[in-house]
Amino acid sequence: MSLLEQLNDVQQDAVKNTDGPSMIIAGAGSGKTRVLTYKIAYLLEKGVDPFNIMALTFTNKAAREMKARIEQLVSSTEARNVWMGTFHSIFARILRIEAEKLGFPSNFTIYDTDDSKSIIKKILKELQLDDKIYKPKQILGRISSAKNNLISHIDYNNNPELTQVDKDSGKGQLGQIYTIYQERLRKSSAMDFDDLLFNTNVLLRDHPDVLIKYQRRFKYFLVDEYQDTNHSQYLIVKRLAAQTENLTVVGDDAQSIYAFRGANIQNILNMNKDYSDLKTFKLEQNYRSTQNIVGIANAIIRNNKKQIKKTIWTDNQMGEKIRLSSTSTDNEEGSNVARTIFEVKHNERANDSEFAILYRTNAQSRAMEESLRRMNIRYKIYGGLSFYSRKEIKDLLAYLRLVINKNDSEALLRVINYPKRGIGQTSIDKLRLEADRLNISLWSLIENLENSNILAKSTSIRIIEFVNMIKSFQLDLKTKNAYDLASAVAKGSGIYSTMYNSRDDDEGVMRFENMEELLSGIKEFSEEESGEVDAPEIRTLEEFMQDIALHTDADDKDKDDGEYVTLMTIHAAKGLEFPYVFIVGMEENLFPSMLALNSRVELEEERRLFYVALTRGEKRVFLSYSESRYKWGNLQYSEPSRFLSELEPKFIDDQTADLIMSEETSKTTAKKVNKSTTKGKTPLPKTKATPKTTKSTPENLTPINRESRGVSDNQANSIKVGMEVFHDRFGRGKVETIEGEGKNKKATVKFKNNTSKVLLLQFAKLRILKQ
DNA sequence: GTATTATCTAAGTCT
DNA sequence: TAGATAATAC
Repeated sequence: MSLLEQLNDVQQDAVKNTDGPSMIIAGAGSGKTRVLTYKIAYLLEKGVDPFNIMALTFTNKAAREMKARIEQLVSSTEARNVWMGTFHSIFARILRIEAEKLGFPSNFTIYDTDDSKSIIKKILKELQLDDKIYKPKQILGRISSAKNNLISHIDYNNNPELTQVDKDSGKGQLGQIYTIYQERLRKSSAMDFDDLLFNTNVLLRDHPDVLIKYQRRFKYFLVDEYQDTNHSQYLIVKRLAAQTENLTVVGDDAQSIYAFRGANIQNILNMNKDYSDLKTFKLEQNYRSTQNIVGIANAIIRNNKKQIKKTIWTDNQMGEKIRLSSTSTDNEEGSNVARTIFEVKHNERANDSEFAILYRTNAQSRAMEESLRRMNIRYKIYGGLSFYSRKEIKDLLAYLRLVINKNDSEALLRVINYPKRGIGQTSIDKLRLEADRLNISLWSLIENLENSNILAKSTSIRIIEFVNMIKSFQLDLKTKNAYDLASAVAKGSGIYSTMYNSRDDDEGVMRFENMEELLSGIKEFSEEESGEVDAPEIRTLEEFMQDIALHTDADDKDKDDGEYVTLMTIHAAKGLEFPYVFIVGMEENLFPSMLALNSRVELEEERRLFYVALTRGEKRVFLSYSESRYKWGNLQYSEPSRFLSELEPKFIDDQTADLIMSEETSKTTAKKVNKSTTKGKTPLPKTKATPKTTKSTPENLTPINRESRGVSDNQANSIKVGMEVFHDRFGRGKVETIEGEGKNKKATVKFKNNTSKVLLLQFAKLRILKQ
C-alpha cells in the first residue's frame, strides 16, 4: 500500500495496528503527527466510515491541517466527516446536542477566564471577604483543579481533607465560594472551560443511553498529546472507548508541560494497567533537527529523574552548534536577536517565516517587538492579549452573547450601561440584590420591571428600553444571518457610533478598526459554505458564537500566510517547528520561573519546557540571556539560567561557550542590587542603571563574534586560588575559591567592580595574569 | 449618575 | 509601565 511506503518501520507498525488499544511514545520530531494522519488515512482506505472516527488534537488548527492532509492522502473529501478537534470544542459540540439532559439550554454560553474571575470577585464582595487573602486567581485555580479531578462543589464541601487545607490556609469559605460560583454559572446558563469536560463526564456517567449512543457512533479514537490530558479528559476517553477499545494515544512524557492545569502524566504511565493488551510503539528517530540540536536536548532532559527511557537519535547532519549570547539589558537582547536574524537571513538566504523567537512569559515579547520593528523585520505575536480579549471586542461580543442567551448575566452587566444610558452602579447593585433574593436571573428580573418599584421610575424606563432593544434583536436570531444581525446589534445598541466617534487618537482608531475586523470576520463566516451539501440555510449568529470562547489566535486561519517572524511562548510553540529558533530570557527566576523553584516536580516541568523549546529547532538554535531586565517598570538584575550550565559543551559554539556560568553567583551583589531598585523609593535613573545601553549600534551589542582568547582545557586545571585572571566579559579578577572536579570544577572570582561570579572553568576562558 | 484624578498592583504557562 | 479600581468633584 502506497500510504505505508512513506513511513519507517515502527511508524508503519503503529499505523497498521488499527484495532485494540495502542500507545505511541513519540519523541520530539519523530513524526508523531504524521503517524496520526496516516493512521486515519489508513483507516479510511480500509473502509472505515469517517463518521466512526474521533480524533482529539491539541489545537483546532492542528485538526484543520490534519484534515487537509488526510484529504490529500486518500484523495477524497470524506475526511471532513471525521470528528476532529480539541477536547473542549468536540465536547462542547456534544454538550450542545445533549444539553437538556443536564438541564442546560443548547445555547449555553462558554465563560472564559475573565468571566469567571469577575463572578468570583462579585461573590467575594457579597461575602465580604478580603481579596488579598482570597485571591481570585488562586480560588479559580483551586476550583479548576477540583473540576479536573471530577470533584463537584458538593463533593468538595463534603471532603474533610480539602476543606481542611482551605481552613489551614485561612480560606475556610472556599468551598462555599465554589458552590455559589456554580449556582451563578447555572443561573446564567453558562459553563466555564472545565465544566465542558466535567459536564461531559456527568453526561456519560448518568445517562447510559447517551453513552451508548456515542459508543455506537464512534468506533475509533485517536488522542494526540496524551501526556497533557487531565483526569477528566482521561475518563471521557476511557468511557467512550470502552466498547471497542480501539484507542490510539500518542504522546511524549518528556514534553509534558501542562501539569499546572491538571495534566496528569500518569495517564500515559498507567496505560498498560488500564489496557492489558496494550501495544506500545516507540518512535525514537528524529527527522526534524540536526545532531547538535538533538544532542543538546537529550543532554538537558537527562537531568530529569522521572521519565520513560528512550533514546532519541537522528540521521540528519551535524549542523551548526548552538550559539549563546548575553547582553546587559533586555532591549539589547532584542536588538541582538533582530540583528542576528537579519544576518542569518542574508547569509543563509532564509525567509522571515523560518524564524521563531520563543520566550517563557508573554511580557517578554515587547523588547523583541521594538527591535524587530526598528530593523524592519515583519513579525507576528501569538498569544498575549489576543484579539478576542480586547475590550472593544468583548463589548460587542457581550451584546451578541446576551442576544443569544438572555440569562448570560456577565454579558448583561457588561453592556447594560455601555454605551452610557444612565443606569448607574447603584441601580445595578439593587437589581443584583433583588435578583439574588428572588433566586432568578438578572434578565428575568428586568424583563418584568414594570411590576416592581425597587428603582426610580426614570431608571426603570431606561432599563425597559434596553430590554426591548435586546428583545428586538432576539426576534431576528433565526431569520437573519450572522452578519446582518451582528451589524444590526452594533448599530442599534449605539456601540458602533460610540466607537466611530472615539477615533480622535490612535487608540480610538485601533478600537474602531478592531470592531470592524470582528464584523468582517462575521461577514466572512456568514458567506462561507456551511459544508453541508446543498444546504440553502443561512448561517446564524448562534452558530458563529458557538465556540468563539474556545478560539485562540494560534487557531487563526493563516489568512495572510505572508512572511513574518513568529513570536510566542514556549507553551504555544508546542507541536510546531522552525528552521531557526531563538530562545530568549535564559535567566534564573524567569526560566526556570521563580515560582517553580520550590519543588523538584515543578522544576522538572520547566526543564521539559526547555526541552520542548530546543526541539522546535530544525537547523539552528540560539540561546540568550540578559544581565538586567525591566520588571514592573523596575530594572532587575538577573543571573544566567541554571539550565545553561546543564548544556553539554560539545554542542555549543566555542566562541560563545564562555558565557555559561553555574547558577551560583555573588550573593552580595544580588542583595545590593535589590536594595537599590526595590527598597529605595527612588529607583536608579535609567541612564545610570544601564550604563552599557547603547542605541542598537551593532558593534557593541554582543560578544557572539568575539575572538576567543581562552585557555585550553588543561590550563583550566592549572587555575589556583589567589591567581589573578582575566575574563573576556568581566575583566580582571582574583580567584577566591575553587570547588568541584572535572566538568563541574568551578571558581569563585572576584572582579574589579567588586562583583564575584562563580564560573565553570570548562567554559569560562580565563587567562592567567599572575600566578 | 458621570467624569476626572489618585492610588494601587500586577506578569506564569492556557483551553 | 499600564490597566484597574477607588476617591473626589461636578
